[in-house]
Amino acid sequence: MSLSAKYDPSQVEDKWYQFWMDNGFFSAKANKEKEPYSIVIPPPNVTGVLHMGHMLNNTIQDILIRKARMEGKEACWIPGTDHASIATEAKVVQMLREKGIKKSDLSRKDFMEYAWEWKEKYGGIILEQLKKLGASCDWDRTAFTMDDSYYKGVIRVFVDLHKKGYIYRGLRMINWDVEAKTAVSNEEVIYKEGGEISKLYHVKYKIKDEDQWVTIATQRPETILGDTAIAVNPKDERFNQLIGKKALVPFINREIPIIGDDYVELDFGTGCLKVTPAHDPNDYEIGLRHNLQVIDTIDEGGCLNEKCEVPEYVGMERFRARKQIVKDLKKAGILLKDEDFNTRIGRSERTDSVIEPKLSLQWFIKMKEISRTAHKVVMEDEILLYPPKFKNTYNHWMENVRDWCISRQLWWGQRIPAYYYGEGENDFVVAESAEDALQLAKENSGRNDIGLEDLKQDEDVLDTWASSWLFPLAVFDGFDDQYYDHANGKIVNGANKDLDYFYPTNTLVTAPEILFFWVARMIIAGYEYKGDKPFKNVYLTGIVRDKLRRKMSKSLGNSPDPLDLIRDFGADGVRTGMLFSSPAGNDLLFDEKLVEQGRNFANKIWNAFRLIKGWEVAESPQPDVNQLAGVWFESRLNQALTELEDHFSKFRISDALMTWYKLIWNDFCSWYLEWVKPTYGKPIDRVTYEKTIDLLQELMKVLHPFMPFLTEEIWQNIEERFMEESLIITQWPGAGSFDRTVLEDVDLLFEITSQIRNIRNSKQLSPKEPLPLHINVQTGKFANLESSIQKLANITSIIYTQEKPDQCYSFVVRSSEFYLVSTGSVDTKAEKANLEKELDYTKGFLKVVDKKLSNERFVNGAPPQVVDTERKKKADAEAKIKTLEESLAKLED
RNA sequence: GGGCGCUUAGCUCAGUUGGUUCAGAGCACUUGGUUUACACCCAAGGGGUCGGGGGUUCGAAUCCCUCAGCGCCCA
Repeated sequence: MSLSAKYDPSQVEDKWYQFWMDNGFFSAKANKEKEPYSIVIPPPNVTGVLHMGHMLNNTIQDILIRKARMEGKEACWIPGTDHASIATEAKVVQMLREKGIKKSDLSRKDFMEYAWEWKEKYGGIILEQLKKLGASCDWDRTAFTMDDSYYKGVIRVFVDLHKKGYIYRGLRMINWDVEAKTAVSNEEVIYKEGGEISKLYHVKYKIKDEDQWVTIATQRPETILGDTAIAVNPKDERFNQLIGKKALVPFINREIPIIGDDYVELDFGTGCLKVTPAHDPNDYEIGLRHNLQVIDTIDEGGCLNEKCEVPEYVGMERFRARKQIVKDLKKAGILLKDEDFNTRIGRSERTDSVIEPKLSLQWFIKMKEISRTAHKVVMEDEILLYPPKFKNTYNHWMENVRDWCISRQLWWGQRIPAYYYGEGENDFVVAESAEDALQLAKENSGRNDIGLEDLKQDEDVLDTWASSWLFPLAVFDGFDDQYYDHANGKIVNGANKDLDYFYPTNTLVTAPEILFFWVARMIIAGYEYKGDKPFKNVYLTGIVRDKLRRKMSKSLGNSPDPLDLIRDFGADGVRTGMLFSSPAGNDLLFDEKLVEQGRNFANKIWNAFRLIKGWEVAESPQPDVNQLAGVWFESRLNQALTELEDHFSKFRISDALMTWYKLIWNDFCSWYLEWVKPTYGKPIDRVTYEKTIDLLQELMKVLHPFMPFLTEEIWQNIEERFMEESLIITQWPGAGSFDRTVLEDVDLLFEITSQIRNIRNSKQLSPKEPLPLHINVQTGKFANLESSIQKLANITSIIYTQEKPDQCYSFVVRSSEFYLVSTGSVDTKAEKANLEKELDYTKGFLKVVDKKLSNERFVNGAPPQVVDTERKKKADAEAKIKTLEESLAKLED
């Protein structure tokens, strides 16, 4: 069999993915014999296509799940997608618009049909793309947050939380997205860094029945017509005599009171604040304190309405209205000035339109009490965040947690199960079905004549996060009738085989930006319904940025297409490339160089395999050289594996990969293989060959989670395997013990070898030219290393002698003196200078050590171990100085 | 405005409770190499007064204070 000189991922990846799927290696079921290990995917939006963030995130999950699988655990990675209410509805509306259909012309039912159609067509793309990456998800368990049972679960939870008193409906100042015409949560409002430039307008209002004016400053003149007071600080001596008087609103001359309130800052603007309770959260609070009228002058599309009382403005969009009003104020001579002003404007995460604070009847979840346990468990490390610095952030959010607005004025999502049976604000009931609602409505109203047709279900749907916060429970059908206790509002323990087995899941891998949106809320729901955490560990990845530290985005065009990368560098190359530079919680600065490095690594391994595979095997005894090489590498491997496991235990996946990368490239390829490699055309002995294959197999096992395709390909090429012997399900190796003496001996060997190569390099002595080596130590001191030195450094013979040969380069390794015999003449002067330099350095070093040791406080105060070390340093340095001085003396001769 | 974090080689980062040969890795860089596994390669090498200042200590990249710069979260 001949192997191509370059590793070609395209010949390999689909083949093995299919093979793994066909044999059901990804699927997991509750199995009492095995320890469970489960991960739920952070469900990507159905609107989504694979981007670099997904690549990083899912690579990490796949590594964890594959390692667990090989460790003999029942590994279950549950994939799924999120219906993404606002984003998806926007896409569907846009698609309809392109077809010439307006959403407002459609019934809710028709719209939903279009939306489902769209979802069926595009919703699964991203999951298909994940397969290219090698993601070993249990695809049979794929979940969608609008699946029937999931939908029912979300509704069930709404009803239950309402019953428990956590959900209420209330008039509140909310963040209104005028483009999407829906409320959004605080977390969905984005404030641009450094604020935005706006104008601050100074406008004077006439005081009633007096020839006096009061000047206010405002950023939003378009809300003037909704003013219901002017406020000044009672401590402000310039203005406090105005309190109690009335002012007149420009254009319409509505009388409004001048009030005193501490909220007003003396040195901001003019010191006088116009109060518009309907359109500003702070003004709303002031309004509550002073019992002010609320006049809502802006409609849900962001246009001025008839409440503004000026016919010309009615129907005018808010920013146009601002311009017009500024113009009119100027004309009226009451606009005194305008100035540039840096303000923090909130914009909708989804539509980027400026958020309109709006008073509105919405549904809320009371957060304080229900989140108490979720707060505590993270603080007490019952759930671990990686990196732990996020504990602080989490704590801060939890301590200041605010009620969560969960209603959205959209159609795509779980419809709020509230049914109105009358005109009164409280004439509604909350129930899982219309039938239940009817029953309740009859009881509530005391009227028996109500029918289903009299019930009107709330038009709104739930915030997407109010469904995805149930993900770890709902993917196991946790809220289905047979597992759920209605009376307590709890999931019954011991009834649901899968849930009981796989929950809590082990690790959640996600981005820090959804720590509150999603992670915190899943923890809350987990304790509320299952009485237990949804996951033990939370690994927070960084953001993928370009090398200029800019976030990758479509609009900047700085993000490569992941599928192109996979095509060009192979999935394994991309996976490792992404990981080379991504410690937990740190941003990943993506550079194509990284995936190139990943591809090169794959090729390196491939060629090592090709080398081994190409050896002819002879039934001859194993040379000592090879024996030592094998013993050494086995120790190195175990040492590296210990290190790797330590990295994994701390979720330092990047470091774990680097450990193995160096082991394979440096220790295995550069040292081990060169060490045992037979001279060209000669066969290798069977023992060494088998040992080498064995070592390669161990390397492939541990590398598999990182580079699944390449490793499986090599594994299956080493020999014919049965299906059950596939690498993906092979037993993960335990870290055995390692022999420190061997490791130290071989370190010395490598040091000697490097020194010799260094001399050859700097003295223009070809590595191909065999040279003799003399050593000035007790005869046989390096007997165990001799043949290895000869092979690795191309040495003809080793002679123990005290005599310095005529033409030679000398060097000192750990106070032993070596002479590399040269074929040409040696520049004695340069040699002398070299030795003197090293002697100076060592003397300086000794001085520092001596100083330490002569300090009584050090000798008495430091731990004995540390003092011993210093004494050893001293002895070593003195020995080395002695050797160097002798060398120099010989040069003098 | 409040909170959190960061600043170590040209770049990206390690550096565990202060203490083994005067700080490590990967990449990049320099020099030399068409060795029959691999130029997607091999060998060797250079490069840091650990952001500035002060303090604690026998000893500080590591602990404390302070200044400067950067980043994130929340209002």
